[in-house]
Amino acid sequence: MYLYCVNIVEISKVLSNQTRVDILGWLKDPEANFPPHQEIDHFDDGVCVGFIQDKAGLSQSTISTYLNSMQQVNLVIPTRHGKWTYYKRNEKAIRAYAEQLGNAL
Amino acid sequence: MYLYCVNIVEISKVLSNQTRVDILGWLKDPEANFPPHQEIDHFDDGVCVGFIQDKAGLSQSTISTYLNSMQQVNLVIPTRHGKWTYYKRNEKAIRAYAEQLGNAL
DNA sequence: AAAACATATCTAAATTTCTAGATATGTAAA
DNA sequence: TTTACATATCTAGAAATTTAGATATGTTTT
Repeated sequence: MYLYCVNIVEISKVLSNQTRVDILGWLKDPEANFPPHQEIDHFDDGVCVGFIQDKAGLSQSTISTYLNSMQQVNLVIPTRHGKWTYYKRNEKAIRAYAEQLGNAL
Repeated sequence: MYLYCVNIVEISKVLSNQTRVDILGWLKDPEANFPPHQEIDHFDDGVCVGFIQDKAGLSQSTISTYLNSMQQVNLVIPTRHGKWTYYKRNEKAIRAYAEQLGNAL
């Protein structure tokens, strides 16, 4: 039984962009890839949009759109804290996708 | 050590199209998905382009282009026999990709 | 309540992908 | 050695993606 419904084509569309794949990689180790947050002293809910934007070097709207597309296929989980939205990896869904892709291909 | 150099973004581009994913699926079981070949009585080298075209319902040039893009990232292997080109799955490369994607994601 | 700030959404232009028709190439048959 | 046939490649218009600027929304601060 799978928790997440995986669509290879839809997830592949998300993974067919280098920046989005990079973001997923950076979120594996926020301490190593991002400065510490001001308001909170941890990365338990991931990284705020602004930091991801700075790291990627693309516009705010583009990164927001990217993160939204990643969230739509469950690759990341957003959490709002005050003015900020933090994004973290959805490890279960990522594992489920990797496993199901291995079975489907 | 990996035999095939895998680029997640490039392979994801190929897998971001339903027809190409379908073709990869059909080639898992040619006997079940295609009529028997006229000139040869086996699917050892895969399936000819014409049969794949008929099954997909897209034009000859489109299917040929799709198969070429799949071959470029090593998902399939072409073999020429007379007038026909047969395409089969590259199982080793497909396994390598599934495994490396699991590690990379 | 207004101002400031972070993020989301809307809009549109540039780029890429999709797809088929036309044509080229390679092989076999007449 | 034409002719026919299977596949590959070229060309181009349609459709989708990429990306940023403008604007909207939600939250906090003043």
